Amino acid sequence: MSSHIEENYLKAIYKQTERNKDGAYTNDIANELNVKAATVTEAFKKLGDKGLIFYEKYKAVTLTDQGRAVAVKTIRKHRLWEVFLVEKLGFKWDEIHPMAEELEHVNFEELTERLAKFLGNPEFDPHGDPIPDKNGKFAQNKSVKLTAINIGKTVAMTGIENHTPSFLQHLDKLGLKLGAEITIKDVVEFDQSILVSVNNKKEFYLSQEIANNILCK
Amino acid sequence: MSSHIEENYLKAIYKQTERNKDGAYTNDIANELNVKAATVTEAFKKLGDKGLIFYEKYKAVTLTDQGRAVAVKTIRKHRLWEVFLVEKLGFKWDEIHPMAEELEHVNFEELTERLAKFLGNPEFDPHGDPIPDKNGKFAQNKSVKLTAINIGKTVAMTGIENHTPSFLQHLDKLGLKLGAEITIKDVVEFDQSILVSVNNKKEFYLSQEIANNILCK
DNA sequence: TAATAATTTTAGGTTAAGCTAAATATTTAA
DNA sequence: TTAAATATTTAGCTTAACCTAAAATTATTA
Repeated sequence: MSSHIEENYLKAIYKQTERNKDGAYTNDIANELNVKAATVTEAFKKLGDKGLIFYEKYKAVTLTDQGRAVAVKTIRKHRLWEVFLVEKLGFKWDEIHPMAEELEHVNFEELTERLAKFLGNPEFDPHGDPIPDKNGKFAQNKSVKLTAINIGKTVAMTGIENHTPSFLQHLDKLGLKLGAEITIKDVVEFDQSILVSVNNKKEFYLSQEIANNILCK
Repeated sequence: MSSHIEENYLKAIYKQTERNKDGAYTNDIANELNVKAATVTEAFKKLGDKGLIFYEKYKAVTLTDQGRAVAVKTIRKHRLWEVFLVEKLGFKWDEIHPMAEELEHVNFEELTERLAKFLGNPEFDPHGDPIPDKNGKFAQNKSVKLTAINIGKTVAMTGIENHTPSFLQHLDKLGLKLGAEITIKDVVEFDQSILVSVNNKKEFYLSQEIANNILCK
């Protein structure tokens, strides 16, 4: 199995395991990677034989320490390249994912570490997601969803839970970027939408759907 | 044929065609890419069908305009990444080739162009090789081999014709880097080795073998 | 809890990119 | 100019990563 493909499977399993403690089911991964379930079964067997995942027929898979290490390294590379693309090359946060998706598979440890240093060893990527350090440790930022904040409170935007370009572009239009000061002015009982002000300037309503995808603290 | 592999074949054919006007023979490419001749024949057929090379059985292949464009773009990416690795990440010139060999296959035109701009649109890579611009034009530097320089002349080192780490490391040891001022003090008739002084400081003999792989003007 | 639905696995097929060995073509040299 | 050497191609095999369709298992619900 090429390391490129292996990394994609392990990363997908890692992400799925973050959402669902049980582990990752065949169909979860098939959907994530746009392949068929039968292909995933095959991959699971190989990854199991290699000691990268725990695989038992019909059960959700989980990562071994070794498998998790590969997944986390891949995430590290992905997020470091995202910082590079935004900070150094001037890309917008909705443009960088596909490029980072390729760059993350370039495997030279020295390259990754020098890139990290060049970028100032960032702890978060342009979407506010934590960048694991070279030992696989993630910075904790204890953020919560914007929907959990009470009326009257002011918080700083720290991240997002949806990374689609359309969501990111909408946030741009609203002036909602990482670090923005958001004050909860009101919650509409009817649809749970919230009235917010941003940096004490603009004021507008956010649907619950949107507020649920915004992280803050 | 994956673009990764396609680019490697086209780049190898391009390089071979630079050396030998006839074009590239099956065995040339097999050796360059460390695959067997039969594999190359197969690849030639596919590249021919795609309109990227002119292929006729038993003849040397040459690139079509389309094939050359792909090869040159790949070289552009390779050399830009090399500049990045040296100028921004602090790698040495003998360390960068394998990394650039991977990075060159990340295909996002906007990434390439922004990288170029970030680097100041360099015209030469860390080995002194010209970086084609986005239209495929190479800067000309009219360099000649050090062996072509007459006694008494002083020239600046502009490039090298051998890119192996051992050669590069040896040049480092001698203090021979791009831009070094080299004065030809003497030519030894016996073995054609030359006595040089570098930046008016050190003086030493260079074998013809080495001098032949140093470019200057 | 038995029937139905959903999920996963198995079996067998395809394609790309490699391989070896044998056949064919070209080049070199006697 | 023909024989030998070298180079290239063809034929057929292998492996990885995908696929579909059918079989097997697990989960859901009437």
